[in-house]
Amino acid sequence: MVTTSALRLASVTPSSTQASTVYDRLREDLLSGRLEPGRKLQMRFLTETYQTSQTPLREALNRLTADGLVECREQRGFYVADISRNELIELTKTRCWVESLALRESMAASTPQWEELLLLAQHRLARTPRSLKSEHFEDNPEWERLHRVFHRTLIGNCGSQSLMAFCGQLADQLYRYRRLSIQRAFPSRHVSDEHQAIMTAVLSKEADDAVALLTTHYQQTADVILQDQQIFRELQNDGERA
Amino acid sequence: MVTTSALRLASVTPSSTQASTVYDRLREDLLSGRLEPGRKLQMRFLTETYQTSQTPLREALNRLTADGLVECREQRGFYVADISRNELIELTKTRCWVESLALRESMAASTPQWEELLLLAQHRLARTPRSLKSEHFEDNPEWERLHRVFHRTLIGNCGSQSLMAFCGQLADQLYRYRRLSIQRAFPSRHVSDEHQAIMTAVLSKEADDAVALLTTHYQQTADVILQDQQIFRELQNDGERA
DNA sequence: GGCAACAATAATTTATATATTTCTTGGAAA
DNA sequence: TTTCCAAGAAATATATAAATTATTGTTGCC
Repeated sequence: MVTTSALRLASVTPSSTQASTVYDRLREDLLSGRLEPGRKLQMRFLTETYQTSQTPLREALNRLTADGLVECREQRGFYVADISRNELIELTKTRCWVESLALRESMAASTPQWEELLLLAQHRLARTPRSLKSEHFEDNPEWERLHRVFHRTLIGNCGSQSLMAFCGQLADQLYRYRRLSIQRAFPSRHVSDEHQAIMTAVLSKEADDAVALLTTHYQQTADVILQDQQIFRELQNDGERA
Repeated sequence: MVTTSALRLASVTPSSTQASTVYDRLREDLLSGRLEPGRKLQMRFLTETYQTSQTPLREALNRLTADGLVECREQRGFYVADISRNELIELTKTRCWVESLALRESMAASTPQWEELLLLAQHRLARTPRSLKSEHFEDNPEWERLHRVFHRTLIGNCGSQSLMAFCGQLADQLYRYRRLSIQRAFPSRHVSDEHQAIMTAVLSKEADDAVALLTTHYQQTADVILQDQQIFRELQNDGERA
């Protein structure tokens, strides 16, 4: 019984309910940009695409609304959350504020174990190629996963689950912006050096340096996306959201 | 059948959806403690109590899970989020960090309009009795509403919707703790003086003072609740959560 | 006589309810 | 103690009801 249950969970159903499965799939499609910002999410389209019925879909859409990836207009259905320059600026500003706070607290509570985790996370990230192809950009899921682990480890010692969850939400929302303009942003920077510099500052107990490097890291990412005319081209009323 | 259903919908819920209505009612019952922490939320009980069907209920429960007031165990239904000393400490710590940040940013972006809003909020709160009865405590919903407005106004000038939403979530979760031990905490403090002191510091542009007063305000509230043996009495494993 | 605006109806779509299936859990028997 | 069966609860699917939007037709005004 233990073995069968464990096997089933491990092999057949990573997420056991239909609602969780479709949540994961929808989330991936939203983050990758396959479901483009502002698009109406019609039930008929969703049930056909994801091969499930309305009930688990509504459940997944409600969770995604809480994550800020989907917008729910009362009596008018669901929409992919829109993007705007203003939102990108605000999200980045908030992330810089909150992660600076979390990083300082992480460092204030520093332990050898945490420092070793950070060293490992940076090492693994550094030796993984960002793009699967060298001539043009092709997203490497393993790099994305390790990148996420690195940033989560940075703030992972702050001692607040809720603060980390909030940082995770901001990261998700900003990840979507990053993916939408990833091709053009590809060759211009050496993010690996930036990650290493942050880690070095943390291990040297230089909190001010670490925070400055981290915020610059996020700000530069935002600046590159903001310069991308293509993404925001279609939007007329840039800052407004209903 | 059709007519009665239409009448009920028309009279009880003029414009909103069933899901939003039951969300509001459930939220109120969770925050007030009428639905006690750890309690299993069985569908049958919920449908009978709130006179609605499973679908809008699942929708409401999913939203409340995102708010941290309900816990969802896969394939095992929904439970009222449990409470613990450790969680109270962590939530308070996080709220102090994040609201300090938000208050500093609010003050850095200060405008005469915002200062006037704050003055008004404090004035209205101060002239509203906290308890409906003077001999014993009886919750005054108007005071609670104005209290919330005051604290929201404090951080309302920070320029980040997402940061304010996060503060609101933390406030909700902590409000539940406060309500659970409100009777004993009633006579001991003069919270009105504390609010006025915070406002004075803000209007005097004394950011450090304002932040110190605000964090002390939250910390003292938590300390009073932590001393309450009754609330946490039943819990064996204090800090653990599944 | 033609064009525009408003209203009404129909179609599409969301929201709710009920029924069915699947999963978990507890109890009994081997 | 372990396994199987039954009962109950949760998750999903389908059907029904309600609401919004779009299109068409009619009427009024230019």
